[in-house]
Amino acid sequence: MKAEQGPDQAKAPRTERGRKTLRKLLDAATREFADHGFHDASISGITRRAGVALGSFYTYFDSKDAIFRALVSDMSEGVGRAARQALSPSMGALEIEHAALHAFLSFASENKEIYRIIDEAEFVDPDSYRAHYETIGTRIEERLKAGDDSGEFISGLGAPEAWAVMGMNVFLGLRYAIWAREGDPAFEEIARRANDLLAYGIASSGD
Amino acid sequence: MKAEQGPDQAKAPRTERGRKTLRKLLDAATREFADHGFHDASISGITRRAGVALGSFYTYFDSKDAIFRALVSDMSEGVGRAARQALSPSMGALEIEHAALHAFLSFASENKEIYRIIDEAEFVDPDSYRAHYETIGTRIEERLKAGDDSGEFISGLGAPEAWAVMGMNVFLGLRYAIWAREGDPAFEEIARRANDLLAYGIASSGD
DNA sequence: CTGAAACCTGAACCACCTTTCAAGTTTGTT
DNA sequence: AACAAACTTGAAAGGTGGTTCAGGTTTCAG
Repeated sequence: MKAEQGPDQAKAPRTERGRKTLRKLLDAATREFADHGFHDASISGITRRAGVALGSFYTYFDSKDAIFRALVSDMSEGVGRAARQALSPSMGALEIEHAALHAFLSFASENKEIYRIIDEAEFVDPDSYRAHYETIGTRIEERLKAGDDSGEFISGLGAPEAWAVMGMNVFLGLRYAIWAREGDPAFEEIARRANDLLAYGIASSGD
Repeated sequence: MKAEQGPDQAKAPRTERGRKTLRKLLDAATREFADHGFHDASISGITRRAGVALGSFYTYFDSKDAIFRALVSDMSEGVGRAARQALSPSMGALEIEHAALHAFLSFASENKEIYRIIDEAEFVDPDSYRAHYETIGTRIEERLKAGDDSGEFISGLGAPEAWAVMGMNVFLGLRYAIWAREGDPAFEEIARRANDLLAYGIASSGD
């Protein structure tokens, strides 16, 4: 239960062989958790996929929870990295929001298993889950503030608007990336429409 | 695994005593699942809270999954009911969205356990989870279309906008109702700001 | 009143899984 | 080469908790 290790959840390997085994376990665990969910996943399933003995698992992780936490924090960083790569400072504030959503939709579509795992963290490791969304929310809030400073956005934007934007993005990802259906609009169209909503709203201007 | 019963997950009781026991089990299960989550909840915990013997559980439900499913569909209806009560046809289209979000925030705040259970359905009973959000999404889409027809909203609104609105609402609920913090803005302010965003967007209009 | 159906009871069954451990093998350094 | 540390192994300990079941009690229609 207690975290008796350093910042890393994994007991650091000290040889090349160890590093390989650790990596095999992490990869195998990703697949096992994605296929079965946390509780129906088993350590023996993970070690079987990894091709190592059951006992070896405990050389690198204290518990099933520990490897799950390690995966969540890995993946949470992965999402952030993917988002950052899609943005460039030369973009306008609105353009940045468009690019962020588009990148998110693509990433979610290619990494559906990551989403299952992060979502399940709500129950297995609530602190990580919350930290994940608080971090993203803060980042969005900073972008909104920057758009305010540059005069592209109205002033007075803050955390509520940031959480609203994040919710839009997450649910569009859920519906159009994870639950994608035949005949759905392309990501490009989804991102454009969400961007229009964000920029101008949906109230009809004239009569 | 198979649904070998009718539309109801519960084996219908035939006497008054049976109906009472069934109700006690459902209430106890709500508390047990809310406190511990699906997997750490136990049937014996449920029957202990309900004050009935362990074996009686299986008079009414085939399995732990079955009672969970029964709860999710109950609660999903409860959310819809709460939303419907807050709306009135005399409201303007924007006003309806405002009232819906405000009602949702209040409801979520008063029924946090419901949210934990519905969210966990993503893993325990994915079909119900999906049905829950598809239903709400459709309802929002209808409201947007009605606003279009009445000239209050721009035209061309559809499912993507509906999912965006739903995502906004869910995440604002998560952050300001479920994870409420000292010093947060009141629900009224949250709803107003989300409504402004929805109506007019955040792009600065003038120079 | 009476019998059958409904309902209740809780100990025991059982399947499964995490975690431990003692013994063996490999790696890397001196 | 030689040794210690790192690593691997898989059987088995130890727990847990869902589910079953045979026998008893209550309900209620006829």
